[in-house]
Amino acid sequence: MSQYSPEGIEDRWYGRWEDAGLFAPDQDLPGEPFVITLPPPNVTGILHMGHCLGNSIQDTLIRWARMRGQPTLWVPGTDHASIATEQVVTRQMAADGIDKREVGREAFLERAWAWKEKTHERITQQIRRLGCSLDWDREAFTMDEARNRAVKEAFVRLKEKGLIYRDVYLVNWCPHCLTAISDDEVEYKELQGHYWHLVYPLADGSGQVIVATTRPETMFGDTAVAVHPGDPERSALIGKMVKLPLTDREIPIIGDHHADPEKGTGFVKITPAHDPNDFQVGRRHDLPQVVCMTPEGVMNEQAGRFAGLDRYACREAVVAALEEEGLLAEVEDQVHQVGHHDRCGNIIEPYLSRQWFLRMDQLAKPAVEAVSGGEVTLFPERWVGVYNNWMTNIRDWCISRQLWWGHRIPVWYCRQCGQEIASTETPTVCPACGAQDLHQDEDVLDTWFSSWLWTFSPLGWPDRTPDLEKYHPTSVLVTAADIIFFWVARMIMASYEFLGEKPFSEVLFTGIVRDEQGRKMSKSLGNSPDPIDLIDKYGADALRCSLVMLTPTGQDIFFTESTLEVGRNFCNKIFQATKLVLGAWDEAELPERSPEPSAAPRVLDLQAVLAGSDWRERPGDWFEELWLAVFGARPPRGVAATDLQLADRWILSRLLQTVADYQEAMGKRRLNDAAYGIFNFFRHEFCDWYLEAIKPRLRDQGQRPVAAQVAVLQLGVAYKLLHPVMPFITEELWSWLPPARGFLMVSAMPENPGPAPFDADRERFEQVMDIVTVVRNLRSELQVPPGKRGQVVLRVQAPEQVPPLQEVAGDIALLAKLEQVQVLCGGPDPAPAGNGVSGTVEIFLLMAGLVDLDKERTRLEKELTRIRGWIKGCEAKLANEKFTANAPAEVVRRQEELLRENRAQADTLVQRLEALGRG
RNA sequence: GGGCGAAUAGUUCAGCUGGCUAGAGCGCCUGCCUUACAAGCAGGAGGUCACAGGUUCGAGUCCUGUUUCGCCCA
Repeated sequence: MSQYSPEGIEDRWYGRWEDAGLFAPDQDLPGEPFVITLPPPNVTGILHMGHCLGNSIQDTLIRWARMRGQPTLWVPGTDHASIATEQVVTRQMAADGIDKREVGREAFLERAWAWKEKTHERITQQIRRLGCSLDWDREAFTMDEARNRAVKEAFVRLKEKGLIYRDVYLVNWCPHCLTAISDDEVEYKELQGHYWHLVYPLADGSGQVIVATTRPETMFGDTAVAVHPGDPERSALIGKMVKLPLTDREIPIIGDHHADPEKGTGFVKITPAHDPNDFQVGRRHDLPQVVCMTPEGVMNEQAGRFAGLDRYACREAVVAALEEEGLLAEVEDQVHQVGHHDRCGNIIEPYLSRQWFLRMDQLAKPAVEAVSGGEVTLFPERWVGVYNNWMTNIRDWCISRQLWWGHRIPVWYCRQCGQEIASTETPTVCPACGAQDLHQDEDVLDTWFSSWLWTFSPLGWPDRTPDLEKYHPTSVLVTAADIIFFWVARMIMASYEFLGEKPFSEVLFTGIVRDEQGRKMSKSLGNSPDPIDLIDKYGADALRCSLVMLTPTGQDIFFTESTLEVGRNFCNKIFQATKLVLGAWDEAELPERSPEPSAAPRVLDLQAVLAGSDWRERPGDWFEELWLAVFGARPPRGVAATDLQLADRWILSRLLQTVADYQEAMGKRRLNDAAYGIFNFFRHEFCDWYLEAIKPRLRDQGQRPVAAQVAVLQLGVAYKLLHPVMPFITEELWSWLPPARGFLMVSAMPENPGPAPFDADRERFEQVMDIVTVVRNLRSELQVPPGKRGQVVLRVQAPEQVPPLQEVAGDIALLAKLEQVQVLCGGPDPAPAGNGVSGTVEIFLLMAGLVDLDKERTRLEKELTRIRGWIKGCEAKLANEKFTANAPAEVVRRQEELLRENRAQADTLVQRLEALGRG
């Protein structure tokens, strides 16, 4: 096998984790539980990339918390998605030639449940393939028995508190779906339309008024014409009647401030049953409400000869008719905002109907305080403003829907006395008149009326279950910000209302995944690939890794499939590095020590673990302690102080620094930083430098054991840090590590490493890296054939610099592919040579007549110009007294050091150029 | 109309409370199949940090204004 293939590996581990019961919270662990309830995906279809992103982020947090030793619970579930599902099923039935109204409620529901079973299966399969460590035994569905109890309980409680009422009101009506929807489900889009100026003659024949409207077809519902009472000229007409054209009705002119004298003609037609503003005007003036359309958006008998026309066909016809009668004064082009149903895209019709509403102002209060008081924090913080704005302008929530798929409203009516009974149990007798002739409200509740209970309904509410006691409030909610009003805000309200506590401590808003053209990924657009296909092709780890790495916190991401190559390639890199290291692990060379009982600690506080051994005094012991902490037993081969070489100490230092950076980023929920940090460490430090540096040792029987042990430790820790993001490959490769025991998934996450050790060694190795880079650059620029192993002379001026450089000469030769590296102190130039500088070290790549002198001169001049530029910058800063006085000492010191280095480099370059000039 | 976000390399984006010579992936150029990896390695080119002011010793970062794009609310 030459490349990593996730095939087989991923499914196998998911099954093992599940069989081992690792997805359920570990009851024995002390400490604060970490809990997430999965935002339940709709059972309308399949998951799209947005879900993948959200789920990857949640699983990353969950696995991270689990490895830190917290009792961890992630509750799965799906959402019944009333309108969307009803649409899909209706369409499907229609395709089979079945009319939903004809077959009736029961038959429809049967079909809908069958659909739900099918999509649920597919969705959970997708989630499993993604590797999500959800506790499937606690799975919930927003419309199952237990959640239905919760919904009924919530409804009845609110009803009893007087917060739920039923009223005839102008609601947003979808003529396509034939249901009311809430304000939040209306999407406003700009449409090119017209302002039609209609002539309404005065009834007494003394003149006319002109009203401007964007919706002339609603004129059949007009019950007044309004003018601003303060309008100096027009208000004189208040009280007069006008003839409503195309009808035989007369309507009054009224004074109302809704009419804007500056806008249109100053007169505005009032259609209380078809316009929200007019509805208010109508209430103020007690105007009749004339409905001129059917629920389907077709004109009714009020429209006279236009009855039976669709609202838009009627618009054309009315305009034509008015024009014919000379009652069309003017037509203006007008761009206006038109409400569309977010689910089906049809244009909303404000429609007068009897609906159930929830009074929101009281509920909003504690929810606002929770966020402003810091009980609930939102990431990124800017959403707080959006949240507050909505909360403070909150309007009552229309919660009834004229649908069948959903929670039926738990209200019954008595046919005898009209009594209204709200109850969690199905009543049989009317409590008012004793009659047994009851029927249940036909409507269902808005889906969000069940979703807003989602942090506690899956935990057993309204019962006070042990789960509810232990795991609520939950820890974090991860969701895209486009449902901040629909869901996040309402969940906060519900939790305070029903439990008196917050639903979660944090909300982490992810970006929205868009396609290359910037469109939101959605099922209806069909622009999201099926995640299963991507997982088949790239592996779940690659998908997760790419998504998490490339998602800036809360910023939208543009997704293209090629993005996944980053993750896939990284998986392969991890695999390859592991192969190299384990290839050098020879059990025969590593006599097993007496096994120590492994207590399998769930918490790995590095500072505590390493407190007893000083890396300065006894680095070998320090290493063994670290190994013990990571693997649970001592390394097979003891490590003496002198065994750890410079590269080892450097990579150990970098490893612990990486742990520190990683944990900090995770704590701040900057998952992309955390992922990038470990990615860069693994790829560019561990693989590119460390593994290259120890290759000869891995081939040397004597040195192999220690080098391999250091490398295995690196792998072990790296797997731990990578596991939350890339669970499968890390679990697999962990199982390959000879010292590893048990599941990586429930092993302890290294934390609290303190300041990175071996700081001096780190700097020394970094100097090696710098010198090597300079040499590689020289080789490349001077076109030394790759096969030619060349010689380098390093020259310094201070004698004390020589021995440390001599110590690393071997490393430099290895990494820069040199035959020999010599270190000199002072003395004449070794010529001819390509020349470079690293700090105070002059580097001569011996060329033996191969150098093109002109090329070398040009190169050096370019270099010199660059360095002189920096020198100027440094000098200017340091010459500025205000800088030296005000800047932190550290900054000033660095600046001085920089200047010194650059000057030395410039001097060297000048000398080189002079030497070349002479040559 | 109000609010929010974005504008940094050809491209997708990092760059946190101002402080080393602004980074990464992809793409591009050059050279390498070097017994872990061509899904790779080494080297390189490429940036007036949208524009204009301001604060500051110092601004990609903070403030004000402008432009373009996107989103939300009305």
